[in-house]
Amino acid sequence: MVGIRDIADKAGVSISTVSYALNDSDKVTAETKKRILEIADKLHYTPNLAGRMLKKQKTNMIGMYIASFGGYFYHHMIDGVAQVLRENNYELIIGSGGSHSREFIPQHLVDGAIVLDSDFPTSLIERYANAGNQIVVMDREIKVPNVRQVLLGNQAGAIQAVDTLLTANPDAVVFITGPSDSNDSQLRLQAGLTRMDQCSDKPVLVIHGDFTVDSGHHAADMIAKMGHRNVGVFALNDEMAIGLYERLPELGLKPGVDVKIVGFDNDSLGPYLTPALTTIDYSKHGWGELTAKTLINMIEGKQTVKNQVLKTKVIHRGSLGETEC
Amino acid sequence: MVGIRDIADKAGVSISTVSYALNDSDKVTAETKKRILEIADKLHYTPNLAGRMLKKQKTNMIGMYIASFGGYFYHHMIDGVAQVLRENNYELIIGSGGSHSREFIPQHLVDGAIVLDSDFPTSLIERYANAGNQIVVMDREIKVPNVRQVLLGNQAGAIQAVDTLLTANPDAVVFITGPSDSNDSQLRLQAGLTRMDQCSDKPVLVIHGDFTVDSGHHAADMIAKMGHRNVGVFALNDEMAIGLYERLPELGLKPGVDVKIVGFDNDSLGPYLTPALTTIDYSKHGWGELTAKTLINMIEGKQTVKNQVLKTKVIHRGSLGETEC
DNA sequence: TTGTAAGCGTTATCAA
DNA sequence: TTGATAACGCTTACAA
Repeated sequence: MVGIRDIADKAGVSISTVSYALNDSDKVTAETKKRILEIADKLHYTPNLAGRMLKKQKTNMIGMYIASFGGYFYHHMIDGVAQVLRENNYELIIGSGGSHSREFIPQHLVDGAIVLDSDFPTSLIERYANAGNQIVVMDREIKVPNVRQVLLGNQAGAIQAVDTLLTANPDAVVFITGPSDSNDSQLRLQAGLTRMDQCSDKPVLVIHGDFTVDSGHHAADMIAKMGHRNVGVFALNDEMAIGLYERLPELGLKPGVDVKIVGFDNDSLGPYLTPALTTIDYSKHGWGELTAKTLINMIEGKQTVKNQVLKTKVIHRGSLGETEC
Repeated sequence: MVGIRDIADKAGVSISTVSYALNDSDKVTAETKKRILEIADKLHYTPNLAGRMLKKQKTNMIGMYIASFGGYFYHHMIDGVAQVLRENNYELIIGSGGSHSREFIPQHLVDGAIVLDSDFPTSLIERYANAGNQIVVMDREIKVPNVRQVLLGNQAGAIQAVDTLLTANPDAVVFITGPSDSNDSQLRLQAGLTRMDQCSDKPVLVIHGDFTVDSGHHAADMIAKMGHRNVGVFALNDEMAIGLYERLPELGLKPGVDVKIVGFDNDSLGPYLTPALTTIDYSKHGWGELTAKTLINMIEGKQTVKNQVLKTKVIHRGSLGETEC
């Protein structure tokens, strides 16, 4: 491997001079700098990251921990993270599915971490944070030093969803939940139920799902059994709403007519459904950006806001039938 | 930061003894080993990766370079890669979208690399390989030392697709291609056309697409203009086939009846279409596994096969209408 | 079985 | 403006 020492030999200078030249310091004359850079180029020199990291105690890499790579969802969010990191000269390492690379955090292979993975134990995050590692979480609240959160406005979104659903004036309202250990699901459900309680005396039914298309199918069966003809459904994510669209017609129920539906997440499929799905939207890209910015500020010792919440908004499409706004 | 030295102090031994104990060497007595490990645990010691990497000149990390995180496609493939790596004690670093982390390869931050990204220049791969880095490519052929390829059986798959399509006895055959710079598209198109030439004298039309749903829409328009009533279409990927399904009915053409369709990739949506999409399948997970295995063998100096090709098979569903097999 | 010490490639301090 | 040299945290001959 060609190292800084080889360049020094070839250029007839010391390794420190080479180091200065490579790091564009103004402690060397422009001409020796130029000469050294040329030689480095000729020898196809590339710095050894391990050496640099060891010395500087900084890697300029950040670790991002997600549950899986599945779904359109992560794509945009990660893209937002990656963009901000790139702009600030950080590299992104992604660990998915309980990867062993979590160890990168205490081993100082990353300068900080972003967590969006409910399988990543809170206790572990707290341990790492206590050891001085900077972490931003996107899926829970952790109130210890060195941890910040950038959260989705689940409650506000759920309230928007319920309010929107009620404009369609359904005879009864159904909530289809995510898995019971999902923080998102819990928050949406609770805020939605509270809102129903405040604003309406329509009957409410909660069907337990798990954020998959399949549980949408299952929910459709249950709704058909209810026998109502004018049901309003708040599917706590769009995937389950898609499951409804798939199954309801087989049961003689028309989405948007017999069953009014509002989803959550603004999945890319929504507009393609018939009728197009009304849903709660938020900027996935923006979420990623904000998260990355927060982490960089923490790492670089700048002021950060302790809790940040991402705004949601309603996307009105046809799945509530014809309502006036 | 608590290091090996702190443990040595506390245990009243030298740092080398600690190092041996931590690396489970049999050069230390079981009891001192135990004592040292306990102290390490109590101090919450975690090894500093940079130090180890620097000394060993091995990181046990491998870099994977993909175009983007989008699509169900990558999910399974990456999962296959990740699984094999985990089993062999390697960590996975993923760089997407022309990330700067390509530099990890020459900087020896990764022991090897996997490339599935047509934006990753072949010249760069060759340069890195010449510098001694081990690389496996999944989307092209590169005949230089230190590079191996694990490729999809595009040609065999295309032949299967054409043969299957011809069993439906269409009056004319249409190919919808991917982007012209896609190696996959080129190989599928060429093999498909050659097969048509050999086995049939039906007229053939090539419509240029770009592997997106949108270009499926566009192709549907062109097909409608042809005025045929019994067209066979080989969409070079499933996404474009989905585009056909979306648009054809608007033009008065029924998929599976007026237009027989065969796709490629076995997208998860296929079974949900009406009629379900006949397509060419291959194991995405297996592809990832094979790729990772190949790379590990290269890194560990074991024998490897120069070129490996992944098998494809036809998934018969309803989009060819009623055909006898 | 344990300790001493060299060295991995880089950066940074201090002298020259 | 440059050079000698000591770290950074760890592994590993070699010596004891």
